[in-house]
Amino acid sequence: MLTLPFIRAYQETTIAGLQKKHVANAAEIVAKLLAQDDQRKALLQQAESALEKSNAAAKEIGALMQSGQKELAEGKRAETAALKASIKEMEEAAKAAEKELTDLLVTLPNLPHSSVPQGKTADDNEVVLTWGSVPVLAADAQPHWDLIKKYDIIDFDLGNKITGAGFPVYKGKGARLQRALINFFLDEAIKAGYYEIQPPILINEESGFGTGQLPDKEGQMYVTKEEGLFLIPTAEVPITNLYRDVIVNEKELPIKNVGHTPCFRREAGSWGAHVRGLNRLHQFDKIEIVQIHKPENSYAALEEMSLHVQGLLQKLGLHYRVLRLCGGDMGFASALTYDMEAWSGAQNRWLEVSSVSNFETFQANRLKLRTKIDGKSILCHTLNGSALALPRIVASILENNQGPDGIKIPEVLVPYTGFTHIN
RNA sequence: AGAGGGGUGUCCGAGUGGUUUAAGGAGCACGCUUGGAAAGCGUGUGUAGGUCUCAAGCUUACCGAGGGUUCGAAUCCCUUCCCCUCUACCA
Repeated sequence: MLTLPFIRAYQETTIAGLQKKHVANAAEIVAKLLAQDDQRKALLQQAESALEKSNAAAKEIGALMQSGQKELAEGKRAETAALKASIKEMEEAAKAAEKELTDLLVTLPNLPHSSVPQGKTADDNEVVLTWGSVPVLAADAQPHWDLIKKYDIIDFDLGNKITGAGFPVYKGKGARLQRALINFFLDEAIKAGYYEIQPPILINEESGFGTGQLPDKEGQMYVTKEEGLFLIPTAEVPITNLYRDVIVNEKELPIKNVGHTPCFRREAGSWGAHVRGLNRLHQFDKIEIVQIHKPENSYAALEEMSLHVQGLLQKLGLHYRVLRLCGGDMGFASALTYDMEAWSGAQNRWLEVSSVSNFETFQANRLKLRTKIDGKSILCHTLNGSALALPRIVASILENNQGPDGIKIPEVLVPYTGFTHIN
C-alpha cells in the first residue's frame, strides 16, 4: 500500500508511476485520494474535539461525585448526555471517510522503480542477460509430457482421478528427483546465509492482505469452507507475515529467510495450449527466499538474490535468461522484478522459473513492519524470490538432458537423487 | 470437541465503574558517583493519528480483536481469536 504522505509530497511521481503500471485515470485518482484525506482529517478533528469536551466533563463529574456534590454532578451528567449522540455520529462519519480512503488506496499498485521499462505485455520486458547456450538435441527429442510417460515418473491421469487437473502424482525417480531438488535448493540457500522456516500452508485473511494477495488476487486462491483460510499461493505469504505488526530491532536486519512449501493456485481463466504438462499446475513445490532490509540496502539485496537464483540455474547447467519486467507485466506489489527463464529444449521456448522482486515499503506498510533508526520508526523494505519453483525446472532438465541412455541428472543433484539417469 | 481458568507496556506483575495521568519490579538509555566496574542514587523509557514551518507542547485512540452499556470502562455485557488445566479424541 502506498503511503499518503508520500503521495501528497510526490504527486507527479505517483501519477507517472501509476501510469507506467497502466492504472487508468491516475491523476484523477490521486486528486480524489488527497481530497478524501483532507475530508477525513477534518471529520477526525471534529470528532476528537467533541471527545475532548466529553472527556473533560466526565472527569469533572467524577470529581464532584467524590467530593459529595451529588446535585451538581447530576446536572452536569444530563448536560453531557446530550453530547453523546452527536459524538457518535461524528465518529462514524470519520470512520466512514477513513474506510472510503483506504478502500481506494488498497486498490493501487506499487510504483515501479525508475529502471522499469515502459510497456504493456511480456514482449516489452527487457532481456538483461542470457547465460549458456541452447542444448543440441536429437531430431526426435520429446517434450516433457511425453518423457514423463515414457519413464513413468509423473502421472497426470492418477492426479486427475484423486484430485483433478493440474495435480500430478510424482512416482519413483520422479518423486525422488523432486525431493532432491528441494533439498539441493534449501541447502544452497542455507549456504548463502538464509535461515530455514517451515511455515503453515494455510493462512488467514490478515496475512493475505499483508503481502498484497488480498484483495487483489482473491479469486486465485483456494479457500477452506468452514474456517475461511486460504491455501498459500507462495511461501512468501506466511514467511513475510511472520513480521506483521513487528518493529524489528535495527541490529537484526537484514533478515534472510528461506522456506519450502507446496503452493496452490487456482489459475482461473489462464489455461490454454501453451500450458501443457508441467508448465502450469494447481499445486507445485517451491523454495522461496525472503529478505527484509533497511531501505538503503534493498536494491543491493535484490541483485544478490538475483545472483543466488542464477547460481542455482548455472549449477544445474540450464540455459537461462534474466528479464527486467516492464510496467505492464510486473506484479501488483512490486517496484522492480527480475524474472529468470530457463530454456525448454523440446518446447523450444523459455519457461519462467523464478521471479525476484523488491517491494520497497509497499508490503511493509500493509504489514506494519518497521524498524527504528535514530529513534524514528520507519517502514522496512521487503523482497522475495523463488529459488526455485520445481515443475518448470523439472521440465527443462527432462527435455534438455534427454539422450539415448535416458535422462541425465545434473551432477550437483546426484548426491541428492542417488542415481545418475532416469531410464 | 466439552468443562473451568486466563490474555495488561520490552518482560514480570497489580489493578472488579471515577485524580489510572496503568501501581510496583526487572530490563534498557542517559546522568551522578568511581581509578575502573558493580552496587547505589537520579532522570527518562510504547504505537498510531490530529494540530504545529520544525521542535516542544497540546490532543485522540490503543490493556488479545470487534461491538455494546454508562456522563465516565483495563474493570460490566455480547461476539470472536488465542493460551493454560482437566476430560474426550488422535498422528
